[in-house]
Amino acid sequence: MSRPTIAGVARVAGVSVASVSRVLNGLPATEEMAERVQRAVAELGYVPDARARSLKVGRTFQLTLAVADVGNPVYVTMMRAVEEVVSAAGYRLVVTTTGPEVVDEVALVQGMARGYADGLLISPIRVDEDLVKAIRECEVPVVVAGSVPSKAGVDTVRANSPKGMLLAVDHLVSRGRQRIAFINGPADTVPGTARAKGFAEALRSHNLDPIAVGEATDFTFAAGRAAAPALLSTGGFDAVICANDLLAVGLMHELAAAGLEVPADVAVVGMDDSELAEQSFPPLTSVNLGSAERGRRAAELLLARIDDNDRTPRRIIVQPSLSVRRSTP
Amino acid sequence: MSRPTIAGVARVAGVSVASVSRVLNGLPATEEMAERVQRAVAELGYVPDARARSLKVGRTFQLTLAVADVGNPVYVTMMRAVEEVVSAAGYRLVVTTTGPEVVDEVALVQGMARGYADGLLISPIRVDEDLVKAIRECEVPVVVAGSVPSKAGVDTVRANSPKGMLLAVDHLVSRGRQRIAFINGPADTVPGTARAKGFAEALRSHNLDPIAVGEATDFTFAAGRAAAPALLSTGGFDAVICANDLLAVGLMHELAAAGLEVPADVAVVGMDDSELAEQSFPPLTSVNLGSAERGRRAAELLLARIDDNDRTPRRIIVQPSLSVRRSTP
DNA sequence: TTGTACGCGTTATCAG
DNA sequence: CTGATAACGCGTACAA
Repeated sequence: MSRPTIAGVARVAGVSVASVSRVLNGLPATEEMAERVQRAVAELGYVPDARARSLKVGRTFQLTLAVADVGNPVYVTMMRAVEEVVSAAGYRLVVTTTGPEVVDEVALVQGMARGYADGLLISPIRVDEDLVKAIRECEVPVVVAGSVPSKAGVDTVRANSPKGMLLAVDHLVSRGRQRIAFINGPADTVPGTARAKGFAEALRSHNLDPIAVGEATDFTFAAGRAAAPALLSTGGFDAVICANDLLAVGLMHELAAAGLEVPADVAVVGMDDSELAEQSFPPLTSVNLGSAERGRRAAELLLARIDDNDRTPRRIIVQPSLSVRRSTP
Repeated sequence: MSRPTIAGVARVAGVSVASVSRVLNGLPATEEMAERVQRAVAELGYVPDARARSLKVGRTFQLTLAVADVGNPVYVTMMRAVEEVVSAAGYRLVVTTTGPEVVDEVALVQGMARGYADGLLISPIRVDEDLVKAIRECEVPVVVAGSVPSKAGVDTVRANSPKGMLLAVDHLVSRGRQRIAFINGPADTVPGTARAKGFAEALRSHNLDPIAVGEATDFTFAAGRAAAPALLSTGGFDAVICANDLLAVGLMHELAAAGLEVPADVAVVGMDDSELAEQSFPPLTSVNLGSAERGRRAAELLLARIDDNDRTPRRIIVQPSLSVRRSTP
C-alpha cells in the first residue's frame, strides 16, 4: 500500500490529473470539479510529493542557514529571526553547522549546486579566496551575514563592530574606567579582525592605551577561561571588553576564582547581547550587534534575490546599541 | 547558461547517460570509460541534481530533527550528537522548530508525507491523541526522543527522570539538606509530568515531605525568575531542585536578588546538565539526563529503521548521572 | 473549462 | 561492459 499519487486521485475523482493539479494549485475550476477533487483527496489522504514537485518547478522551497557553531547563543537569536521571515514566506529552514574550517564552508557552498535548497544564508567565521570564489560562483542565491569582499558580488548584512566597540569604551570611560583590556577571539577570523581594529580605534579616540590584549583560541566559554590567566598575570586593568558573550562569561568565572569582583574590581563588557548575557551572573553588559535584525534583514535580502536574481547586490550595515547590565558600574 | 545535466556530460564524453551514471555511482566500468567521464564532469563542472535523484530513488538523504525551542541549550547538546551520527551515515540534518503547541507538531509530522526527508526525529514537549495518531500513521520512519505511549508503535529513547530526581535528592540529603523545594515546568508537558512524579517518589523514598512545589509557565530562564517570588514567600527550604537548567539559573538570579547565597543558604540543582550549567555562576550542580547519548541512540534507531522498517519498535531508556558543581555544598 | 501528452534529471532494467 | 529506454510524480503547454 504505497502513497497515493495525483493519478490515483484523478481516477477516484473521475477527472484528469491536470484538473487535480489545477484545483490543488488554486487555478480556476468548476465548483463541482473542485468538490470532487477535494473529496477524492480527503478519501485517499493524498499529499503532493515534494520531491517530484521540486524537480518539476525547479524549486525546493527550502532555504539553508549555515552557521559555524550552534552552541553559540548569538546564532540562536539570528536563527529565530531568520526562521520567522522565511517561514512566513512559505519556505522551510534547513539549519546546518559548518564547523570552524574554511574548507567545510567551501564544500557547503559548492554543495548547494546539488539543488538541496533555493538559497543560502551563510555566516562565515573565516573567509579566504576559495570561499569568495565559491560564493560568487554558487548555483543558488547567497546572502552573507558578516563581512566578505565586495568582489564576491553578493548581498551582505553585517554588524558595525567598530561602532559597537566605541559604545563599550564610551560607556566604560563614562563610568570612570580607563585601564581597559581586551580579550579577542582568533584574530584570523572575520569577527576577530573587526573587533581588534574596532578596539584599537575606540581607545585611540579616547587617547587611551590598551592595558592588555589577549587572544582566545576560539569564541567559546572554555577559550574565555583559558585566556584569563595570561590576562590576570598582566594585571593593571579595571575593565575588560570581550569579543563575545561566551568569552566574557568564561572570563568572569576566572575573575571570581581569582578573588576579583565584578564590577567593583573589574568591569566586564561582552558583545552580541545574546540570551547568555542576561542569564549570566552578574548579568552582563553587552554590545548588541543586532543579531536579530541582521538575521531578519539577511533573510529578506535572500527572498528578494530569489525573486529577482538580477538586482544589484546590497550591503547592509546594522547599527549597534549597548545593553547595560550589572557587570559594569 | 544553465546547469549541466547528465546528458550534457554524456555528450561531451561521447558515451551514454547510463554509463555516466554508473561511473558516478561507482559501478563497474572500464578504466578508459571512467577516465572519459571524469574528464567531462570536470570540464563541465557537473554536479548531480539532488531533486531529480530524490524523485528517482525515493530518498532525499535528509533527516529532520524537530525540537520545541532552539534556545534551550539541552537541544544544542542533542543536536550535536544527532548531527554527528547522521552525517557519518551520509545524511544531511534538517533542524526545525515546532514551538510549544501540539498542533504545530501534528502538522509537522503529517507534513513529512510530502517527502521532505527520509525520517523524523522528534522531541515532543506535549503529547496528545492527535500527535500519537499522526506519529503512528506517519509516512516516514519516526523516532521519538521522549515519552510517548507504546501504542504509537514507534522507536523511543527517553531519559529516566525519576532516577535522575533520586540522584538529586540523594545528593542533597547526603550534604545535609532535607528541606527541599521543587520548581517544575508546565505540568501538562511530557517532561513536566515525569519530573513531578519523580520528585514525589524521590522524597518519599527518603521519608521527606516537599517544602514547596512551584510550577513555571515554561521551561525558560524568564519563567524560572517569574516562579521565584512565590517560592520565596513560602520560605523554609534549604535546597531547590529545578526541572531544567534554565529554570535553575533563573531562580538563582532571584535568590541572589533576595540576598540568599548559593549554596550556603540554598542549594540549587538543575536538570539536563547543559552547557549553561557549567557557564552559570556559581556553576550548577545538574542531573545529566544523557541528552547527548539520547540524541545518539535516537539517531541510530532512526537509521536502523530506515534500513528496515519492519523491525519491532524499541524503547530505550538512558540512565542519568549527576554532575556535581558548586551550587550544592 | 477540461484532458492529453510531454519533460524535468536521474537511476534501473534489459538487450546487446 | 555498455547503450537505449522506461519509469519516478508532478505541472503545464497545447489541443479539444
